[in-house]
Amino acid sequence: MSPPSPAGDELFRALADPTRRRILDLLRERGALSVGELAAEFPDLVASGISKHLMGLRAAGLVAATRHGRQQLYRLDADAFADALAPWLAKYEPYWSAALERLRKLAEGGEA
Amino acid sequence: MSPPSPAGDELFRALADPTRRRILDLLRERGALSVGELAAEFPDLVASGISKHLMGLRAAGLVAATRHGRQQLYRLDADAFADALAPWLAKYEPYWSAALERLRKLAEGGEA
DNA sequence: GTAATGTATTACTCATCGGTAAGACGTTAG
DNA sequence: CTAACGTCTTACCGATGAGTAATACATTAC
Repeated sequence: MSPPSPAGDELFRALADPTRRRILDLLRERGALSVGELAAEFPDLVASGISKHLMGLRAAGLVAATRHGRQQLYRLDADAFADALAPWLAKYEPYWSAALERLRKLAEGGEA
Repeated sequence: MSPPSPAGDELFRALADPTRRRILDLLRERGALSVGELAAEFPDLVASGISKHLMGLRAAGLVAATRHGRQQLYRLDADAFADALAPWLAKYEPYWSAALERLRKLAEGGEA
């Protein structure tokens, strides 16, 4: 084990890059995607760059991959993601809970 | 406004560094602290290094400073912090909410 | 079999970042 | 006033990271 790196370390490092956050968003919105499909969403980025980011996310345990033919399908590892985030979230819950409530009310009002 | 940097950008960049996360934790736990008091918590770091981190956090809007004599007191800017975090949290709520619930139950059980 | 596709890997460049040291600046103490 | 203190700033160094290009490795198509 590595006591000074309580799993949140890798999580926040992974979240630090906008490309990786966008990759996570895409996987969350559209389920499992191949490297090529993901790369298509980043016109000014080369495919191997995406692959490298995916390797990083995979090392952080945030995504999982399964081979499908000659392509590799990546999906969000929801459990690992949540488990890494929850401890930190719990500490700051009093801070964000109110803001999250306000967001919910706004969404309701906008959709009513 | 800066469209490509939706406020979450600076937030996650700020959270990426363990020292800055620890600074935020200290401010959350102990209220307003001076640079010196914070620096005392980081034995293997020079005071100006802490100051630099604080400048970063201040630029990200996560902390606010007020002069008190010749020292500067830093405190968590709870509103800005929550507002920056909430939109991203909302997107992933289905993922972390279950894990957070489990944490809560564990805490209850452990404290009973 | 060979060719073409999809992904991973490596080596490289360039920018950024964390950290330090040294000095500047303002503030309180003498 | 001068001296000491607390913080900020600047310049610098070393390490890390994102990005590309080229290559290697599988897998499917022909």
